Amino acid sequence: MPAGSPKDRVTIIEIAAAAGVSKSTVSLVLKGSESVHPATRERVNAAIRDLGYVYNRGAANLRRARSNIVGMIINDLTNPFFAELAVGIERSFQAAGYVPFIANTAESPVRQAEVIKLMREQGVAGLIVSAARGTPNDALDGLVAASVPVVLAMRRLQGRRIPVVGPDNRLGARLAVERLIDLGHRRIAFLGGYSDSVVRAERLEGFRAALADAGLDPDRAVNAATTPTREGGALALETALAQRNPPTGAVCFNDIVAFGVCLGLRRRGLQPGRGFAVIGFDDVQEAVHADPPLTTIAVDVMGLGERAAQTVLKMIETGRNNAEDHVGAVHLAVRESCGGPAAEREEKRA
Amino acid sequence: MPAGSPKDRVTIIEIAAAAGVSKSTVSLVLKGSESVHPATRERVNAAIRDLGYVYNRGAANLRRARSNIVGMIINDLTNPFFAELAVGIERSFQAAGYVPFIANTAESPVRQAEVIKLMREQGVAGLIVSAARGTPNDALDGLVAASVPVVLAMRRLQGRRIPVVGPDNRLGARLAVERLIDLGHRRIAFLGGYSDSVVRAERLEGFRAALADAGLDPDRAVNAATTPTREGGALALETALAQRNPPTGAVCFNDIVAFGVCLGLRRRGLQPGRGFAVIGFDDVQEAVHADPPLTTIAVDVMGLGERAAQTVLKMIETGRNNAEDHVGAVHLAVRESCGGPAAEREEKRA
DNA sequence: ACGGCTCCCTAGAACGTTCCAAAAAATACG
DNA sequence: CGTATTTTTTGGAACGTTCTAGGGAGCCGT
Repeated sequence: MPAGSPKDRVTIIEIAAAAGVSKSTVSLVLKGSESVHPATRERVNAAIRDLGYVYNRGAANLRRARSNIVGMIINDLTNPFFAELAVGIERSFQAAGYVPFIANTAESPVRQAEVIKLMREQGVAGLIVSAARGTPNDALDGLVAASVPVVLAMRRLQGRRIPVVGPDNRLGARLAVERLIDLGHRRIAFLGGYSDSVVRAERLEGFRAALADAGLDPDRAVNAATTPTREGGALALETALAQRNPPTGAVCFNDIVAFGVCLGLRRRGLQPGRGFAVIGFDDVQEAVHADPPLTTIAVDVMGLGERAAQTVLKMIETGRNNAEDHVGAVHLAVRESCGGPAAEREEKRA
Repeated sequence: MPAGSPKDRVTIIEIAAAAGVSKSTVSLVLKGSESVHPATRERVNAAIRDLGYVYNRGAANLRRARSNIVGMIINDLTNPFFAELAVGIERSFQAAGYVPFIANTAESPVRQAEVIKLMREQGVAGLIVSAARGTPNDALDGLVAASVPVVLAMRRLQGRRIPVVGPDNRLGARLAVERLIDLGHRRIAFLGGYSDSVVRAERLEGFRAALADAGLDPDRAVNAATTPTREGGALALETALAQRNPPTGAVCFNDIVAFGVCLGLRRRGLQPGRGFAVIGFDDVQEAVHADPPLTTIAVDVMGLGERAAQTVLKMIETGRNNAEDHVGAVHLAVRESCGGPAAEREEKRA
């Protein structure tokens, strides 16, 4: 007979029989109860080892009416920024003894709805959602009504009291603009990102405010929305340079767009950081290894992920679902794409 | 009273009461049985909608002794190649009505062991594993003994009869070498990748065989193992160029390494594709948008992911766990990093 | 009017755990 | 040694489904 024929999952009852105790005692051992005699404990553990017992969490969850599963719904795992976010979240959950489910929606609200349904059926204890583009504002109402703890990552949902964890988009964009202004730029563009994106709206808001504060007219600044991709970045750059009085620098919707802008510059024989300054947003791992290394707004993705996880965890444990938003700190990571060391060296030489 | 106070999950029994039928009938409706009267079905569905019933898959799985959960264990989600793989796998599972769990091991065998344990406890119906570096060969023996269907993605485990789905690494490396030889290169290096990696060993084997077939001595070729990262690539390049008779081109362990090599070249004022040819491996999405666009061995990751999922699905459905390995087709994607259009144009001009 | 069909529907036992209440065993006390 | 106290163990009901076996209602043919 093959070692593990199909239907022979070992249960707590067989362990009990083997160890000569009741199933209740085995259960006690399993959860490390103090009140079982060491000798008994040892007998039970031996049986568990010998019979190759595997704990059935499904059954346990059913009985206890709460689960150790938490879900994370990510809009695009293929995007390194969100992949890093997911990994940060996962780490916290794992450390807290929960089992994280990761699901990818590929920016499809339909898929997202399916996935949410699946997660509910699975009985998740809590959920972190980085919403797909175009998510209807009521997408999570069912979850909330059932008082399942939910935290939004990065993207806010209008008119809902669901806690959001994300970076300080306005401040980040402001820092970027101020940097460019310090470097002497006066015509600054905002490039890339879907025009209907909430995150983009926030970043754009900071961008315009900073421009206005510096006495520049935000309405004269090029504002080119595109897909938040490399192609999108290259495209946005074309739009910008086609102006009669083209900008000399840009703050980009995110790093990926910024890479695209650099690409576009090089295709035109220009050197990012010389002639045209580019600043990204997010500080993905790749930014430091790009050519040139990308000056960008660092948001500490992993940290945000961990924070989101902590928030959900707290909601689960306290049973309250009224956590506060968390606006993560941002800072400017100065590298070379808008006139760093390399460019200065160059200038000196000239 | 708040709409959804903590402990009020609606069950099949309450639906039954509301619809004036038995719980068995509700169960029948839930699974779309033909043998329930349309009128009854409608009454039940109405109750389901009205009471906001959520199906409890955990309970169902417990009773049926099989689950709709499948796991995928990925060594590094932060690596775009594996992220794409995960997304491809997920898509297939979802389409087949299974709920995929994604877990990331961050290349840690310890973490991997934990995650496998968790997945078993959760009662996964099947598992796809892209093994962490340094995974002991017996890491999956428990799973196999319990006859849980497992498929390995990309990375083989020595001495085990576990089906593997991966690209044709040997052929890929051979194609890369042949291309470089066609372009006139005679001193070709193999750059990057951990020296203990099985995948690297296979690619290296193809590399050496192709060299030998072309009458070149594989032992004279630079073979520099490093981390499979951008830094690693840059480092490997340094090693290669430090030789007394440095190579004029390289096939890289993967695209990320190739990007690093390009970076290193540019730091030295060299232009990838002119003076030094670089070929990557994998064809990640980014390759086409790199500067210069990367010539590489395309492996169709998503396709491999789907294939792996299909294999597991078939094992689950047939109950047999003796599927065959799948060696995916590869082809050379010619772009510009080893003398494409741009370089030729350049040569013409000269 | 009765057996035999269909068609719909249902009771109740599983599934593997947890947890309560309480029994049994061990230990302490006078 | 008997009783009080503490420690350890236990039976059995519950959790929300599925599934087997069968039950009742209506209809048919004779």
